[in-house]
Amino acid sequence: MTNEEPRTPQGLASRAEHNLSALKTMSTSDKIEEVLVALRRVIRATDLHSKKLVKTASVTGPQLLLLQIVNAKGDMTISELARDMSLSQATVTTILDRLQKRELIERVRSETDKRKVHPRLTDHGRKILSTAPTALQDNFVRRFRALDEWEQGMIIAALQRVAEMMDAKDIDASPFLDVGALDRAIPPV
Amino acid sequence: MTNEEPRTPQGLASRAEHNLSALKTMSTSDKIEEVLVALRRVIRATDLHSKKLVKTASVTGPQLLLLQIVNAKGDMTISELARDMSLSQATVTTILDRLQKRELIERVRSETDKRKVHPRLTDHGRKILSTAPTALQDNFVRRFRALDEWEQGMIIAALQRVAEMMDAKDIDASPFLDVGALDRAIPPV
DNA sequence: GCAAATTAATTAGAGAACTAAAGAAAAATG
DNA sequence: CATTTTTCTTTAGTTCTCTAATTAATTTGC
Repeated sequence: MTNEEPRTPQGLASRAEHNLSALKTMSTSDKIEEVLVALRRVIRATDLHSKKLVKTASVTGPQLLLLQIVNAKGDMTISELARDMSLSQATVTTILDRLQKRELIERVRSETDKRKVHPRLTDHGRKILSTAPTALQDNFVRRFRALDEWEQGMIIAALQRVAEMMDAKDIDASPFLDVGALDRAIPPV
Repeated sequence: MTNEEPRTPQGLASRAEHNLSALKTMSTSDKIEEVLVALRRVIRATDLHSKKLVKTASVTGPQLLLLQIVNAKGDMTISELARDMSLSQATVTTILDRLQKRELIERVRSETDKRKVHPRLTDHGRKILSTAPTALQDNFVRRFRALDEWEQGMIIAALQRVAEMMDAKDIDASPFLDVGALDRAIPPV
């Protein structure tokens, strides 16, 4: 422990209490600011984390994500994969090309429908994957484990709430924000 | 409201209670899984959001991030900017080149030290920025506002906790994970 | 004061990611 | 069986990102 934090239940509790008492006097817009700042920190930390990971794994972010998905979901088509990664088919094809050149995946034509291609991990690809993604969350997991039960519970509940609020379809809001255009997305976790 | 969610205090409270009661019977690794899944959802939602935003703003992610930082922090050098964005100087220079070509920023040489260059938003750049980033968080903010005070407080406290755990320097853990190599990072929030 | 070292930014060169558009092959439709 | 649709690949063009020079300005040591 280098940057020491109070790790005792008292320490955690008092921190939380501090936040709660500060909240009483906080305007809604202040609260929103707080929540957005915290979110940005979380997201930035994730990015940094994943960048570092990428270096150690010797694959890029999108490549790693692809490997993870293929590993988790088994045989799937390029289009499914593209949908899962929120990328275009063409992009997935080129990422696959590079992974194939390095022999981390291979392409298997479907027997039943010869248009379809199933990317499949090679042994080498599996090995890369097994070394990489564990490191990613290790730190966070270790710290999370050290928390009190009640705080773990609070965090789960809160994150789920936030996730809901964020990934709920924007349908209800779109009428006055929407710009048309469905979108894509990327990055590795 | 299309995917209706119970928006009443009762609805929210009962959902939270549900989570809490489920927690009692949940193993630590299950909890960790829950928390990671929720995190991934949050991050993915953010990415999708920012992708959409990027389309509407007609700038790319890194470009938008750069504009946001310059706007927020005023006169700064390229190296500061690079540090803030966790990119190399050279990368920032090329991003600036493109923004300058589109006249969203201009370069101002420092008077006191002529090696230094201060990127500055043009009116057009400010306009781009003002249309874009509001939309980004609107949905989330609207939903957040609709929550009960206690739930807003819980979410802030939890997110801050998570942010701490994530962006605390990895120093203490690195001895057995570290691969050397400082890292960089990217994306727009 | 001026040569040497340092600092700031740019340029050059190259790999990867991404998109849109067009093309090729297989399967479904009528 | 000709047409349409689906699935994947190819191509061309932009952007992002890095490392390794390069240029210019400042600071340091003597």
